[in-house]
Amino acid sequence: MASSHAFASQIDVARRAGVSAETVSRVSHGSSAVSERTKQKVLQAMNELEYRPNGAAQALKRGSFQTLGVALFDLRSTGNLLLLRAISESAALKGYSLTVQIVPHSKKVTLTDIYTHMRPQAVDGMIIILEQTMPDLEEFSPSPVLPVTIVTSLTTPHASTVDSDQEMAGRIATTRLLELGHHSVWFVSGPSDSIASQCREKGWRTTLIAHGIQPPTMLPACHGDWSPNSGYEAGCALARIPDCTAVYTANDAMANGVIAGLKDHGKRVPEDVSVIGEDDSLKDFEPHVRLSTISEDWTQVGKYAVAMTVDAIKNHRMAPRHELLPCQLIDRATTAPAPAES
Amino acid sequence: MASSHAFASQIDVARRAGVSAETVSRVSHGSSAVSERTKQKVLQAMNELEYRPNGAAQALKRGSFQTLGVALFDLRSTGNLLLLRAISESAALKGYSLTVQIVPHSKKVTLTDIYTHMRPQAVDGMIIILEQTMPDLEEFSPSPVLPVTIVTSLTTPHASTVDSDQEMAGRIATTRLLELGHHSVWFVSGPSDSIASQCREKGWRTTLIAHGIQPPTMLPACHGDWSPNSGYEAGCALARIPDCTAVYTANDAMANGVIAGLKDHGKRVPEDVSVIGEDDSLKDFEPHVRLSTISEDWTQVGKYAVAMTVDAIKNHRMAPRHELLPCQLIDRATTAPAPAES
DNA sequence: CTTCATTGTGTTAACGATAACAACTTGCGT
DNA sequence: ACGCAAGTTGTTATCGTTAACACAATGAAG
Repeated sequence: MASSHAFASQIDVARRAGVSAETVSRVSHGSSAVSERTKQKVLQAMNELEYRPNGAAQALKRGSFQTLGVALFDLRSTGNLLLLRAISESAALKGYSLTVQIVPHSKKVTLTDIYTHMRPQAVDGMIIILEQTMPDLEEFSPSPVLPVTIVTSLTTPHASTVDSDQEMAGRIATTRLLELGHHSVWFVSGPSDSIASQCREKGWRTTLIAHGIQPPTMLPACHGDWSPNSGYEAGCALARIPDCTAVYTANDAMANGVIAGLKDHGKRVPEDVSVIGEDDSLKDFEPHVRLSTISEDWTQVGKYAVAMTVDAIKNHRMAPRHELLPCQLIDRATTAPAPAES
Repeated sequence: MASSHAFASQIDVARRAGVSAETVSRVSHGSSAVSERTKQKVLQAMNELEYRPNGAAQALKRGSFQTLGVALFDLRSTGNLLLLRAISESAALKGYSLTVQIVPHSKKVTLTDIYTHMRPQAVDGMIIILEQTMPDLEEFSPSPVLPVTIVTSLTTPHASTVDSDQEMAGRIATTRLLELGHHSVWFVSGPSDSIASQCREKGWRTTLIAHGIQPPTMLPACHGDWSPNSGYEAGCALARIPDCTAVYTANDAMANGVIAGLKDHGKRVPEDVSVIGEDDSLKDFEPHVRLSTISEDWTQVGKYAVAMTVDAIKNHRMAPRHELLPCQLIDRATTAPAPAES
């Protein structure tokens, strides 16, 4: 007899309908051959007892949870958001639920920490959205029985990775500015431990060097922290450099700050200085966005992350894959040809 | 023998260490009396076999999943984001994991749809973050065996609810503008099916009426859709109303648009027109935010949502509770005393 | 009136972990 | 030598579900 505090089980339903548990199971799954009369009896009993199948028992029998674990560090960044949404959609399409773990990113956690924390959880595979560099990225080696896909632009020997190509972003932005006739390009970075920022910087640096240009030394003020105010400081500092006519900024929030800083020091954008940002996150907050930027295809990244994880679940002992997906320049109103020499 | 594609079970570990399964379980839990020698043997076997306890089996035995389901419609809104983070933190503190379900908000889903979709999932309780009005809000009645907390400013007879007090937000903003000497206050709404926008509008409307002021008819352009561009349209329309010296806008993105629209039509903010927004979401995208706004305490809302759900899980057949948490005016640079009569 | 497919239903035995108990060591006191 | 507690380990049964099989009942074909 089902007490008031417990769930009704299959057996309770079976008793009530005067059938066996297996028959209830068969009705639950809609499948197999059950006579119409029995089916109705069972369905009625299910309703009366508010029966819901016990997911744990099903998972135990099935041997899988149909669930992916997602670990991420912060939701404030637009990229992570869109990515989470894309992962959710793709996972749903493949019949997987999502268990989300938001890791406080102040702590000095390692990949292994995150992994061992999720290991005992009810998940069949994991996606780790990696923001900062991790000391154990090289050694990290997930067990083949619980595969992991890491979303990052770095590659690791023992786990699959996928990301929007951040280095390409740096290359595209820098190349575009050089094409416009600028003699060099200044860079405003994100936090020093941000992988995305590091890769964007590398793209910027290598492109300049490939064009035979010595990358300008980065001022202290140009080491930002993603915040618009840190961008403002950078803008103020860059305004004092007469040569500086082109800036690539590691995100749009800081780019907004850079532009404000430049303007407050008498520089016009784009007439005096061109600015390219990254992530196209302003359109939800400002009317008529003017900022030229790089847009990333997070939907695609999410799709890949889920697909790679599910593949690895179905086929353990699969070799790690590494995917980098292209991003795109959105040329708006903050980029212009270099001003004439003075 | 553990085959290459399957997880090692407790029994595999037991065999390897030459002990019984129960002993492995005891070592797993760190508890009970196990001799040091045996413990080491077991730990070694665990490592060698990469053992991880089967969450499904544990949940089945325990009778609970230690997991909360969270259903939400969109992650783009700042509120939902902060809320999800707060829920995640509170849940972790109480030993619960989170299964997140992002419901495509284009569809005409009902609360019952969401509930029945999550019912068979491996969750002990649910939190539904409700954005839009739902046709079945009145009738919706979750089973006591799977309690639900709905995050919404509306109340329902059969389920617990909690939210930041949206009506209060409308009252605070409107009251502040009236205190500054404005004769009336105009409102720019969000989408018509948004519960938050409806409540904010109600707070605005009742406050005006309480001061003996007939709320101005809402222009078609003042029915926005949260986007800054829709706010811009509203700003353009309001600029043509000479009486209009104070505007309360249902979110900050639209407020940004309203200000741009007003300025483009020769109105100064705040000298000619005062503007108050809502949600304080701009500080991550703009340096030196000037917009006066209402800030909501999502951390607190999340804490309540988790606490209420967990309480209901521990004590089924608990009466539904309804909580509304206070919000706060942040008075910055877009509010000023009403201009002198012309 | 058998024989044999067909259809519907019940029975058994797992899945992996663990509470509750039983059983076996020790070491100590008498 | 005996009894008894304390410490350690093994056994059994169970959580809810379902695959695989066993078994009835029915009807059609020979």
